[in-house]
Amino acid sequence: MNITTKDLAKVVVFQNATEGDLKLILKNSIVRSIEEGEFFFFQGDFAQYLYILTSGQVKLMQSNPNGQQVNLRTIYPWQMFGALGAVRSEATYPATAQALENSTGLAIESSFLHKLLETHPQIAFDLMTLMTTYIQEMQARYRELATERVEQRVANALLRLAAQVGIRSEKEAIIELSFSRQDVAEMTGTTLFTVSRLLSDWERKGIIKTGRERIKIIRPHDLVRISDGMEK
Amino acid sequence: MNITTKDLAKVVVFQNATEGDLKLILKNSIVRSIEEGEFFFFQGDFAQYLYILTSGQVKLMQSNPNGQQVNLRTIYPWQMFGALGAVRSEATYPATAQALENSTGLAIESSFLHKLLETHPQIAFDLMTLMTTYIQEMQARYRELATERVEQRVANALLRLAAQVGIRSEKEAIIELSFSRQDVAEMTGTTLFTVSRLLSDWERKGIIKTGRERIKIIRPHDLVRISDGMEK
DNA sequence: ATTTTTATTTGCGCCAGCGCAAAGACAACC
DNA sequence: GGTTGTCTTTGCGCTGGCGCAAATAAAAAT
Repeated sequence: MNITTKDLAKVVVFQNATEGDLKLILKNSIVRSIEEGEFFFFQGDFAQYLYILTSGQVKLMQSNPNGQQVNLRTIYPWQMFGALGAVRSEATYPATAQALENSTGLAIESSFLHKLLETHPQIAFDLMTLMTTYIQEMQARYRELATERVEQRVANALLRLAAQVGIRSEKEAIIELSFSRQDVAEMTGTTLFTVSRLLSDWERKGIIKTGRERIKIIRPHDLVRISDGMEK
Repeated sequence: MNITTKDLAKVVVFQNATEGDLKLILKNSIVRSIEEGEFFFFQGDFAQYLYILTSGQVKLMQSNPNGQQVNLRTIYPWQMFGALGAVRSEATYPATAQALENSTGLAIESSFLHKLLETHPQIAFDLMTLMTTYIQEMQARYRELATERVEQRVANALLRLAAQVGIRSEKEAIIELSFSRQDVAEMTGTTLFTVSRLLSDWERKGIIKTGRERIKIIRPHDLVRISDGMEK
């Protein structure tokens, strides 16, 4: 598949770039394909490239010295990742990017984008806007982790995922998600056992239906109640 | 106290601004003094101003619907806060800013800085750099909260505080901090009881000395070991 | 100096959530 | 279609850390 400037305009940060800029960006980037489970980059690597995901799905995660990891964010096509290095030169990636399925990304030299930002205030501005959402989201999740119980955090994570990537069924408010218990655990700072127990419980109550790496939300409203801590 | 452009140049985001820009910024800002315990702004307020702290100390925190709160960051003189609203217009503050002591801030219209950023790539760039550090720091703290035990988080918080604002004694590696147990609890996502028990324990072991709203680090190296999870 | 307010400590009980282990379910592959 | 690997469930025991309450200590106010 060939990537055109039209595709590139779908990237939020490039939405206000001119056709000429987009062409220049394309010329300064290379396509990189990665198999499921492989990595675009590791936490601590020198941040030579930033990426635009063109197909597939990528997990951004951070590990502590013992190897325990948390999921920071999942990347979908036409989203940018690994961009922090473009701002601070000589930077290293603060997270690891692993492909959840066979994925293709457009790799742009960090130093190239760095230069581009200096001369294109509008692109810099759009990148800044993106950063503010990241900051706010991380702050909110931090607070959630510090103050909310596991139930609430898991319910919240499901709702957030549903809003981002859920596939809505025509009929009612049924939303389908493809995530393992382990994934959800890493997103919410708990263990797969606890997530499994919670989901089983909710399934018994008819709030969701579950399967192997599948969660179907039947009654979102009940999840909202749980996430608000109204339950119990 | 009158604020000069020379003062303003101490602000990281304005370090590369020209004298003319600084004058313009000064002209578009007003001084606002706040007593200890009072608020510069509340989470959810319309983000009309962003601030430069010129004296005192300010706590940025976030509350959940039940009123439980977490400390996101402490602001010291010549640091900027409330700036996220300058990027996205029509934004509300994502956090609450409370003065820990009598404090004075320079209030700059968000819309003014917004316009300034559009025409001054260098300032935008420096603000972006600041944002990347925030993102990285929040990600690191999020991971810490998700994967580390309370001991480690508290030890880490003390070390971080010591590096930022600790007063070093001439002699050995003694570092003094002025924080209550409650403060530390809110910084680490735990309770003041747990913090108190931990600090008492460490005092018994001679790692720190404590007092009312005072913590003196005697043997930082032992704290590092605890924060790395080597203890036990 | 006395009173009031605010911060801290500590004992005690408790439970949410962890961690292991073993079994079961599902998908994929040969 | 049987085998293998991965994901999930569930029982069981345990404990880190929470939360209350009451005592103590330190600072601030009068």
